[in-house]
Amino acid sequence: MGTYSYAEADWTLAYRRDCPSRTVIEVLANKWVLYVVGALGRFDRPMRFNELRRVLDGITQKMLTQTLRALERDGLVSRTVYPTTPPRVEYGLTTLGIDAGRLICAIADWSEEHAQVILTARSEFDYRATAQPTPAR
Amino acid sequence: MGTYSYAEADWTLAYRRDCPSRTVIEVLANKWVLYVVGALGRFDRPMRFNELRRVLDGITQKMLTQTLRALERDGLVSRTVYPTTPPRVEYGLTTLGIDAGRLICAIADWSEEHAQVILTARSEFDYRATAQPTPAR
DNA sequence: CGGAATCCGCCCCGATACTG
DNA sequence: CAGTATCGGGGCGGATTCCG
Repeated sequence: MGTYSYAEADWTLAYRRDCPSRTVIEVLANKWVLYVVGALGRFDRPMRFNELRRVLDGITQKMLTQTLRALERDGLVSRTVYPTTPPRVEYGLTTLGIDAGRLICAIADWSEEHAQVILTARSEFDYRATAQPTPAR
Repeated sequence: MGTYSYAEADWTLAYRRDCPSRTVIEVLANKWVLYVVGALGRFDRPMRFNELRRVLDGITQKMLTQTLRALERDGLVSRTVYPTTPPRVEYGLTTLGIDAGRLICAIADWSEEHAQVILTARSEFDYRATAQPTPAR
């Protein structure tokens, strides 16, 4: 950022529709992906299915399964099955996932720091919008 | 990350359903938000509506409008109208938006660096999935 | 140029039920 | 415990049309 080179030539890399990095960005542009990878990054250890479920308030079991599968597919999360009874399945971050987790934790931290400012801006915007659709004749 | 404190007490901050930071995270968990803020961050200057439209390959005018409004509402983007004919409207990042732009550019960079690894992992996963639904008896 | 408005299909996601 | 399967509504987002 801040370097002017992007205005010149090579910025197209990240913005063309067929750019591979778009695929990756669109993986991360998903709230449950952010929450799951974020949680695994925070706790910094493998976690079991229902443990994650309890931690991630509001996630349904379907969404958790789906999100974990997608992350496993993309090589960010590893799934380990211990064939005990009852079965024990642990989900952990891969090297790649740990890397992504750092970025995501940075986002989570930033969100926490600036949440109030943003929510205030939002309610003020909404107030201005409802207050004068037109300047009262 | 890596500090153990999150396993103890205060990790709930970011994961409870009613946590304010969740709202912010869910603003960022949107591909068009990432692309728009990313582009404004890369170019590091205010941009006009149709300029952004041309840069962000594939975005519709509706989505661009909608995304810019949402970002303005949350105080990440400022909208400036120059009442010329034809009208000239510029969108720029606020201080808050610049800050977010740094995070987002980091994500974009990371995505570009690791795109091939991830896409390879993905196709291998898909191959394994289709190859042996069951070990061929 | 910079939008607003409308129509509408698709798929995301939640709820629910069942399984090994 | 750790899932799979199915149904169904809602909303996201694309395409199109029109406007100052």
